[in-house]
Amino acid sequence: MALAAVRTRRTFEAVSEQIRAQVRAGALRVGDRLPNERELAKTFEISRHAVRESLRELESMGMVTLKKGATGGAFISDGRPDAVSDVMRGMFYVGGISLEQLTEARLWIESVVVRVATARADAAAYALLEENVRLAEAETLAGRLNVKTQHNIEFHNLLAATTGNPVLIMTMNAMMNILREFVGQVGSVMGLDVIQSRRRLLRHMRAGDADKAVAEMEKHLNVLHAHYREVAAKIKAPPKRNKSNAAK
Amino acid sequence: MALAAVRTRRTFEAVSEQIRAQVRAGALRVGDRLPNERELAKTFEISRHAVRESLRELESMGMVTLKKGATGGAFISDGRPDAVSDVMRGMFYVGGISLEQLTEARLWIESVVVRVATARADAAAYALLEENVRLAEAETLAGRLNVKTQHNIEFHNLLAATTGNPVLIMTMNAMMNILREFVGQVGSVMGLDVIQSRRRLLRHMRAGDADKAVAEMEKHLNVLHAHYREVAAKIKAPPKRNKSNAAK
DNA sequence: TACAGTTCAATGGTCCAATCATTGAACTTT
DNA sequence: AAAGTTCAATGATTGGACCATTGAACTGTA
Repeated sequence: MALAAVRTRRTFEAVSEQIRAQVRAGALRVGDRLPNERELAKTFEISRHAVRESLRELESMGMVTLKKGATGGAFISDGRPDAVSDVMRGMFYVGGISLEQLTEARLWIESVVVRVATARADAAAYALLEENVRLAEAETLAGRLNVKTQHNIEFHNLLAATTGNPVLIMTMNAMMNILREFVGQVGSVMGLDVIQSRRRLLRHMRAGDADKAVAEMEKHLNVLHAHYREVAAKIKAPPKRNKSNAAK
Repeated sequence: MALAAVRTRRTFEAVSEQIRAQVRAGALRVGDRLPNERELAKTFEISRHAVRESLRELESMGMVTLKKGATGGAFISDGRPDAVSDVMRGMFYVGGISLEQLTEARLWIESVVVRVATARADAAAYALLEENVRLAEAETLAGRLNVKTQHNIEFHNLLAATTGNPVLIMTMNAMMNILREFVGQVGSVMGLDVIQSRRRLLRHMRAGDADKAVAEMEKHLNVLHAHYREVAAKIKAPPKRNKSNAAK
């Protein structure tokens, strides 16, 4: 039996819950505009500030988008996938997710992605993926390591996008965003090996050989991650937790 | 090249970014307390409302938890995994994630979970899993369908927890929360079959036979999902999008 | 001394009433 | 037409006040 935390419901929570309920029930749909803040305050008989805090919460979880100006307002959004990323990143910062855990999760999920992508990739998808590899190669040869790294990371997002599944896409994006920051700190190292590995991967995918494609990806990731671990152990002291340390 | 959205940075965003940066840099750690709202307002030279909106954002993404009272304040949190769930749920509501997509993602990820769990489960984990199955059986026999369903769903969370990997745990939790709501709407149907399937699954896991365990899980999920799809198609009209419909 | 009850300062939560800044549509002029 | 101007709508921000909750410090009593 799952026990829910008992919290005194705050005013603004009650409001955002009502709005969420409306969305859930289908009374509010993507693109719909909520009444403006002043009206909402009147309707709910609360202060405008409480309304704003509700909207802030909803915005933060990607439920609404706010727009200023004459035709502005709060619009029901189709989601903000980055929100998942933000949450995971926060946990990574404080040590709630270790590099080790992120790495293994990535390996597992990437295998799924490769398998599904192999089954679903069409010509357009291959075009995008191959264009990415070409660009990465060019940047590598040109010595622009930062740009190259962005391409290399983007490759995984493209692969996830190929599956067409939003859950995989969001999860992969979240993991890649964290990795992106991490690499930004420790610096990039991969050379042209990765380009060749990518080409082999795509070849296997085109041949419909998911097993070989997965194997190629896993091989590549294992090398990469071994390096990350090494660098992490060397450079970055693991964050420690402390329970009650008042920040002065 | 990933392009970032250009947004005029709002005051409260700048503040929450600074706090996030502090956490990232390790200057703030789990359990640390931020200065109170009034002081933060003075420090950043902004109004208290703006501070509160920042904190609301951070709270919503699980970066801080707020506590009232004399010894209260904003404390750096180790994360709020439910935030991921909230985001995905929102997308599900508006049709950004279809039942179909959720279902297939679940099938893929659950396979990973079963495989990893098989490798990592210890006696305590098996005890929890088996206790869950026992309870589910008892509730089924007693005819308490709602409670039984909760147990059945919780089984998957337990399985994910067995892997010890927070990414898998969060993802699974998020998917299960959506499924929980969905089942709450369409009603539960599984009988004792599921109990037997679970027992076979656990037997395979104990034997270390990940392949058979995965196969058992997939078989079960395919049956289950076929039913979901059926019910969904029958009962629930798919939500449509509309671009500019002002809610009156 | 030990315990029960009371007080009270600290802190987040809420409210009211303004003003600022941006946006885009309606209007005006060329 | 096209370019510029005006202006109302709306979110963003501010200031100041008061409420509600919490837990530690204090007080009184057995």
